[in-house]
Amino acid sequence: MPDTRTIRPYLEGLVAAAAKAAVAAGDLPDVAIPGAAIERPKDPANGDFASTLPLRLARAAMRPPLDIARAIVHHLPADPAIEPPAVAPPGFINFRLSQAFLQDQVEHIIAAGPAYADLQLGAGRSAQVEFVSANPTGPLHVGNGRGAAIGDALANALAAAGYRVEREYYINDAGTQTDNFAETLYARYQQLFGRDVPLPEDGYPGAYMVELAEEVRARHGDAFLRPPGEPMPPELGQLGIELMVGRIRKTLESFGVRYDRWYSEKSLYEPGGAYEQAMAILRDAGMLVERDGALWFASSELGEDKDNVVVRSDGRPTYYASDIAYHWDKFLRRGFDLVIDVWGADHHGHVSRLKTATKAVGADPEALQILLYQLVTLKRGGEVVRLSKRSGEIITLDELVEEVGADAARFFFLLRSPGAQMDFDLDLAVKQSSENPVYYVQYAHARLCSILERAREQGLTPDGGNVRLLTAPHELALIREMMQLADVIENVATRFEPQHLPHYAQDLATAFHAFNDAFKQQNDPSLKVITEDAELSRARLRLVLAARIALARVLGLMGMSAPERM
RNA sequence: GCCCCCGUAGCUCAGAGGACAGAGCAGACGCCUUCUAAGCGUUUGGCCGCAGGUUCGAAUCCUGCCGGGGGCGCCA
Repeated sequence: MPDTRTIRPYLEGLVAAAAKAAVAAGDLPDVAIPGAAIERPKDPANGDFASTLPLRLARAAMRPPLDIARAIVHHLPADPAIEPPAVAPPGFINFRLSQAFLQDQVEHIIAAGPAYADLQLGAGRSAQVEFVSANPTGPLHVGNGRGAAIGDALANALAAAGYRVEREYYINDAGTQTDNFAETLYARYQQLFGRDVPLPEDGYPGAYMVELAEEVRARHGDAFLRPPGEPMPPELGQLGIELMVGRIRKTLESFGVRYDRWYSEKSLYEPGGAYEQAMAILRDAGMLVERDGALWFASSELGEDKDNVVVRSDGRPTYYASDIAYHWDKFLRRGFDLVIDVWGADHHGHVSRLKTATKAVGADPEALQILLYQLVTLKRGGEVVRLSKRSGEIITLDELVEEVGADAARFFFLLRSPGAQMDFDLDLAVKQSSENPVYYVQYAHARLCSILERAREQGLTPDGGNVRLLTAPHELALIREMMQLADVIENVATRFEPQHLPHYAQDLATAFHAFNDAFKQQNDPSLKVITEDAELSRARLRLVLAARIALARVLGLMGMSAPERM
């Protein structure tokens, strides 16, 4: 018997075989049979699955689609997983899953447990998700939170889909911004010792730089102080970056994100490292040209609008050089089969040239997926909260987490498709009411747990429950909803659309609430999970257990907690 | 000027070339002697920005236009 994950290809197989049988029997003209095209009807009245094959065959077969549908159905064998299929205009074949099949899914889910809806799409291939990767020159802000939520959920979904996943944070610890950061830190540090020195022009005016300088002084006293006018000690910049990265790491941990690796940009430039190797490849291919004293990557020859500088005329490499070396490292040295970069939309101009460079160093540009997410606008009391990085007045991710909690923040970040600009309503996120979908979903999980707990108090457990007793409409509807999780994971992992997770979580919670409150609506106590009938109770407890597994799974994929009581 | 994203209900937004376009919130009307009312039920609300095209079939794909946002540095 097929299960949740395999039912769709199973039906495709049935339909394709029936179509071929119809051709063999002379009921259909001899035409090529494309994929059986099984989809889910929007309206449940049309069944659980539908094939549009007759519509697709109509032209080639030169027959009305309805006739084709009838011919195919005529050759479909009876199958225990489905009820007899129905033909519907203009040419659909509609399938309804059998009650027994639905009931069996409860056992399937319980047996799978926390691994429920795991897929084999990745087939053990490796995937790397690199996300946030904000410059360690300041605290993470709210926009970084969106990237964190998206990247982490995507990584979770890819892991569920059968990839070996690594999460990575790329630390920009080389380059101009780092120098500005170090100069600012040294200025603040000197100020602590009473020197009247100005901040550098392109420095970082935020108050956190003062804190950082104080931290350095508390730990190391005046060890980094140099006579006035002398250059700063380079170790101070290094230390500052380390302290800042430590803070970022802590912020992300409080957001529920843990990385497998923190990758240093600086390490690209070690002797014999990624930078040298990647540049050697480009040089050997004749793709590097010198002009105006700088070294350019001749990307225009590969279809880009223009060439781009990789080494400035003063000899320092650009971020683009770093990116090329970094992606050479990802693909050619570490050998990831799939690389996903999650970037803010303000970086969109780099997508094309990075893909071009990736191809030039010998990687498959198709294996590089760059997911762009649009800006976040904060709203409070219906008013837009203005952000200004220049003045240092930003709302940090720490502040957001403190105000609304990591769960709510992640849920709202995931709710919108990455490509859509989003408003983040601070008032709504923190509201503990029916207006807030975060609590709606978590509340469903808490009630599932509480039902199991109540039953246990009365000596009832799901053990030994017979799922064949699950026949009520709301019970079967809940099972149908639980079955969708595999599709959702596939969608997220193949299309890189994490917004399906929170939407599905809401649908699943709704199905549970409808099931759970059916007895009130119909004023029938026998519809409760825990009833006079112990056998029926045990069967429903199995359904509750399965629902808890499914809901906990989707909450986990979103990086949210699954509270047992609220 | 060129490039990217968005335009769907009053608001915030889902929508996988298929059937009558959905959800939440807001609005209206019901349901607490309850396995947690952070819940449930009923209901109001749509030229899917506009105009063409492709297709048996378009909110979805293509072209053009309009509107909103972002980007086009030897910054990252």
